[in-house]
Amino acid sequence: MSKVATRFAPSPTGPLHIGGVRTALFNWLYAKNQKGSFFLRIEDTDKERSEDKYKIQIIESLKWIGINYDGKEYIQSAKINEHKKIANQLLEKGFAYKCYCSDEEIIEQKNKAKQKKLPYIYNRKWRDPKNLEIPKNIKPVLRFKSSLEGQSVFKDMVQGDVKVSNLTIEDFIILRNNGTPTYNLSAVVDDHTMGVTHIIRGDDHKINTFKQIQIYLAMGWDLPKFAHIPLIHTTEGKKLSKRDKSSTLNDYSKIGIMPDALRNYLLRLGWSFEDKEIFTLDESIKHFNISGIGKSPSKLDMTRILSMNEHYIKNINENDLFDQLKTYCEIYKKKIDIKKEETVKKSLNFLKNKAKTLEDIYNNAKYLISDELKINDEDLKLIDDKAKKIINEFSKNINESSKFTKEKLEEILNQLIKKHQTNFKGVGQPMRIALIGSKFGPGIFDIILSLGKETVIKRLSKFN
RNA sequence: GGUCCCAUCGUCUAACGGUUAGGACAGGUGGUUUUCAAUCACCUAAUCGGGGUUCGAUUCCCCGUGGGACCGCCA
Repeated sequence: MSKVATRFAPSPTGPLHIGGVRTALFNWLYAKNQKGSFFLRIEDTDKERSEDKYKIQIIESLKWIGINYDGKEYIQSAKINEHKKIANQLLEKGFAYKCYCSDEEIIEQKNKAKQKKLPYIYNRKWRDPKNLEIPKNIKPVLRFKSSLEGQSVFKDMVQGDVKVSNLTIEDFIILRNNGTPTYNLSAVVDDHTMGVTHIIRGDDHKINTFKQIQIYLAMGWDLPKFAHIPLIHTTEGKKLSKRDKSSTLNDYSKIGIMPDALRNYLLRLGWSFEDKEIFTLDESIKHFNISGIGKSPSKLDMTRILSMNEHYIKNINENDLFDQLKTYCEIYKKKIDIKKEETVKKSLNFLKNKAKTLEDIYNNAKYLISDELKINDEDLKLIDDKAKKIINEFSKNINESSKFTKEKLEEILNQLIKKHQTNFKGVGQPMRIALIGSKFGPGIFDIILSLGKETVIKRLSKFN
């Protein structure tokens, strides 16, 4: 048996979205699982709409989530001559023909079909040009001669047998009137020359498979195996499109979703392995199989992405977490001062307990990262005269104390609570506001300890 | 409209003819707690409808219903 080869073949006509990333992931995982190869092919034969920036975005996205392809990315437009060559061979062998229909003729056919409420299908006028006169002013397109009888069946690795009557497959165009090849031709030629053995792609390509198989057959090439995975739907239940909000990887990375978490989420969206939810990279390679792919489309669920991310935040090692946080802050927030790196890293053990995203950690850590506190008026009111008195006393006590430990702080605080006949909240809340500028945040002892004696005294001194 | 595909808790899914229909996320209740959380324990919640086949259907078949995809000289 030949070595497995898969590919991901996006067109750079818009930003790559999360559905495409999942397709890439499945292809990659399958190749890795089978110890085969995985290729990236940029399908840029539509010159009008392809843009370099999207090509870059695709490559960057795959890199971010950890999908690496074998060799260099394969640029489809560079192979146009090969595609043309095959088109001409098909013509010579009688599997294709020139069609001289004018735009007007085609439009008319479409309108008629609409009126009769019939599906439009090219009327195959030039399939048999015997009695037709070739118009001089029209450049022909090349159409594939689809078979007219019987039905086509292919065994889909996800959906099982998929059948269609051949009459419904039209004589599709393989060469435009400007001589350039179209998708179905290019894709087949490339897949064949690249040695692709398994085509795993979105369900929206299922119909194309029938056209593509005919080209393989006409050329006498070995058929690859096909697996059409159900599409990812929006919360509204529609196909995810490039225009949807929160659909590119950047939409997730900017709110502090980590690549591993998203990878794990995407893996479990439409695929399962027993009751297992969490997969390390190695585990996902080890367990991935096509039989675990479900048949029905699945909806994107942000809460679940967040909870997956939360899981990773709490379970990966803190050095790794810190590195990711550092990069995140640099790109999307404010660079963490190198002098503060150690403090933030050491505080991660409690900062992360309150976070679903890296952004949450950043917000929790703001009081450590930044020296200026913004306190809103309402919170400021909570630091009343009595609170100020306690705060000052606390400040004095810790200054005089030789120890600066949780136990000692607790002792001091408890004495003050007793002395001023208040409760923990009465002391803790104003103090938290004074130290971090918010009612909400980490535990008060964590705050004090992470800030250090000097900074604590300095910040409290503003409330003399 | 035509063709094709799909259908289990709100969501992601497990159960490849026999289970009290399982897990996870979300939701709820209670414990713990120093705010927000976190955490622990427990709970709620599903086989789209109708016919078959079978001793027995979530599972197989048919018909409805619902949802989706495709119907470009885009990919």
